[in-house]
Parts: sequence; structure tokens; C-alpha cells
Amino acid sequence: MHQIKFTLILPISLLELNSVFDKINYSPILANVRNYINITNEEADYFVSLLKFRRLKKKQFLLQAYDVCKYETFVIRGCLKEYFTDYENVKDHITRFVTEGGWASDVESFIRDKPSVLNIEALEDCELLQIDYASMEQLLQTYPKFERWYRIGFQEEYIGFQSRIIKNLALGGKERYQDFLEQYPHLVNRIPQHQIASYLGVSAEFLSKIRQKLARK
Amino acid sequence: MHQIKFTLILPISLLELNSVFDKINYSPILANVRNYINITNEEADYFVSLLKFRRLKKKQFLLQAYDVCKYETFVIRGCLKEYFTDYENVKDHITRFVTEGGWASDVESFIRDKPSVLNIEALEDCELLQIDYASMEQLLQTYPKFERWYRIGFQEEYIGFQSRIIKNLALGGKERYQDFLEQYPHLVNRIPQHQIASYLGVSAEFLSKIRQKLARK
DNA sequence: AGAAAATCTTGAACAAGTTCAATGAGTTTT
DNA sequence: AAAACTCATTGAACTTGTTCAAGATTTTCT
Repeated sequence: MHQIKFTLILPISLLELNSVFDKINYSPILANVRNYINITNEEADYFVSLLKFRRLKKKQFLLQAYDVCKYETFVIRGCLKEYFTDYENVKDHITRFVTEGGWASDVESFIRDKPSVLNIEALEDCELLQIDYASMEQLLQTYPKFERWYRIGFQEEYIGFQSRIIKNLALGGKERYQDFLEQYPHLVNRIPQHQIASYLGVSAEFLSKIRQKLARK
Repeated sequence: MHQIKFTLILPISLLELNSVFDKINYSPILANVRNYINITNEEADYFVSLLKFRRLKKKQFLLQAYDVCKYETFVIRGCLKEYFTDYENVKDHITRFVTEGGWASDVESFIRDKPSVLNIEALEDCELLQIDYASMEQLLQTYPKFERWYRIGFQEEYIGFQSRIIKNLALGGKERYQDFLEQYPHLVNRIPQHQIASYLGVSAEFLSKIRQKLARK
């Protein structure tokens, strides 16, 4: 509300409105690709032509469990959570936070065209770029060099998951939280504590007690 | 001992000796590749020429933590464990079991040429095929189609790790063990219980108590 | 075959983490 | 400005899983 009033008075901040008329910023996603492979402008143009821009408001879903995950989604701006709902214990468990520069999807659902186990939901208003399975396959057929980028991306994710598994096995709740503070300092004040607790695998109450103990020093 | 005596009497079972003179069986690793991409005999020959055959006896190490992981290793026969040693609590934590048809390595160490966090050790006598980083890169340069196979392999591993993380977050020790019984029935009587406990993230004693409870039904 | 090592079990005391319930602060919505 | 959410905190009772120690069994080595 406030913001709209403001833009009506000062047209310059229309840029900040991020309306549908704004030009889409492809730099981050091209940087993501060029981080691993060299591509020509032509190849970049083709890649970009396969992407769909999408906005998502806080609390909206990008994917609901049991739906098929039709897209791999790159985050230009905002923050998503991937999580799993445990119906036995009526609880959510966050598997990953995905922020600027990251990719979100239920990989198994995406590649096997089967119902997803994950939900993906916006924790903030988001700007996203999506590519569907057929387009991705077409990209890889047309310019096989993209396979390399795609492969290295999965290697990185594999490394991240392995590190997570090790920490969950080796560390207690307190140490996992301290590690989170070190590894994701930018997320600590961006994401509600109880969601961090869910990611760490402890209850919101217990995380609060952990913080209390740490603060007493 | 017993077996050697036997072979001396009946030469036919020399086949079972698996001596260094036996022909190496490349079928499993070629099946692993052909599961994802079509390759010609020429390509297969080239691929195979990059591989080194290696035998490992039970309890021998394929990789020690802090060494650089120089190879990705395919298991023809036998069983490996990848594990992490937590020096704080003087405890090992198994991240993965790798058996026939699987690949073992410390991925981050391998691709970044940095000290590994994982140990890899034989739980049984093993027959392995190894490829080093330079050879893998050469393979991918020479026949880029192998990127696809490599990429899909990592996708599969990613899916496996994600599933593991979800289960570790959502399930208690008992349920994790029951899930293990379902998912890896062939491993249950092949791997010592305390190692399974380590993989599941519970103490050996507690797993024993879990089994006691389950047996009483 | 006998010794040594690895494996599995059981119990008792303890520690880590959960659940439930109540409270208060901070945000959004109306 | 009030109402309704969301979020964080705290304490008490409870559950899950660990640690330590001892004993029994099985496997491996010589």
C-alpha cells in the first residue's frame, strides 16, 4: 500500500515496483551458467528463450507435495523453503533453503515425472526463472556443453547434502546451530527461528533454549 | 586356507581364486554407463582403457581422511563403507555403503584436489575399477556424451541423499531401522549390526534394544 | 585347536531433546 | 485502534537415545 502511494508521487521508484513491465534480469542465471562453462551470446540467448519468468508472493507455493514438479526454478530474488510434511507426526521438516543464485526443485519428481514428496514455498516475495523438463532436454540436445554445467551443479548439491548428513550424524543440536550461524550468517536474521529449528532437526522450543544458553556467555 | 588347499586338489576352482591372471570383468561398469547413454564399442574400449583394476582386502583403506581422493571407484564385487571420524567424540559415522554396481569417492576432495573428510574402507574383499581426475576429464572432452551419464549418476546420488536427510529428520531410530530393512534387505546380513547402527545414527547398544523390541512381536 | 579379536546383548544411570501449556511481544489485517 | 496472527520464550513432565560396564557368542588368526 505504502509503496504504491509512493511510486505515484515519485515516478523514479517505479523501478522498484518490479512490475510485469520491468525488464527481466537474466544476469544472475547467466552468471550461474558461466561459472562452469563458457557460452556464446547465441547460446545464452537460446538458453534464456527457454526460461519462464515468475513472481511468487510470500507464503505462496511453487510446488505442493503429490503434484508433479514440472520445473527447475532459479531464484533471482527472494527465498524459498523445500520441506517435507510428515503426516504421522503432523510436522514439517525443512530440507533446504534456496536463496538468490540457487535452484529449487523436487529432483526425483522432475526427472521421473512422478508425484513429489517435497513442498516448495516462498518465505519472501520472489522473482524466479523456470525451465521445464522438455526445454531442459532440448537445451542439452542442442548444446551438449550445458550437460557439463548441469552435472557440476549436481556435484555441488551432492557435496552440500553430504556435509549436511555428516553434521546431522556427528553434532548435537547446539553445535548444529553454531555451525548454521557460521555457514549461513546472512540467513539467520532473514528466516524465522522456528524454521531454522526445523532445518536443524530440533524443536522450536529447544532451539530457543540453545540460544538462551549461548547468550549467557 | 581351506579354499587354497581345495584349489590345489581341484584345478577347476582356480577360476574362483580370482588371481591376477584372471580376465577383468568390465560388464558391470559398461552396464552402468549403458544404463544412461548409448555408446559404441569403440567408445567403450576407450573408456575401459582409462580404468585401473584394483583389489582390496577386507579392512584395507581405499582412502584415508586428509589424503586427497585421487580416484572415483566402481565396485565390481565386494562392499565398501564411506565414513567420517568425529575426533571430538571419538566416533565414526558411516555416510554410505557402496556395493556391486556403485561408485565411491570423496567428491569434494576429488574435484577440488583437497584433503578428504571421508575414509573409505573395505568391509569385504573387493574388486574395483578406478578412474583418476585427468582421465575422467579426458573422457569427457573426447566423448562429451559421457557428461550425460556422469550427470545422471549425480542426480541419482542427490536423490538418495535427500531421501536420507528426510528420513533422518522425520523418523526415530526404530523406524529408521525398519526402513533400512526394507530398502537394503540384502545388506542386513552382510554388514555387522554396529555398522548399520552407525549408518542409522544410533548407538550399537540402542540398535540392539530396537531389535529386541521388534523381535518380541 | 586354541587364543585373540570382533560382535552382540542387557541393565542401570544419565543426558539430550520433545511435548504441552502458558505468556508476552511484534506484525498484519480489518 | 482493535483483533487476529505469527513468533519467541520459559518451565515441568516425559521420551528417546547414550554411556558405561559386564558377560556371552561368534569369527578370525596363528
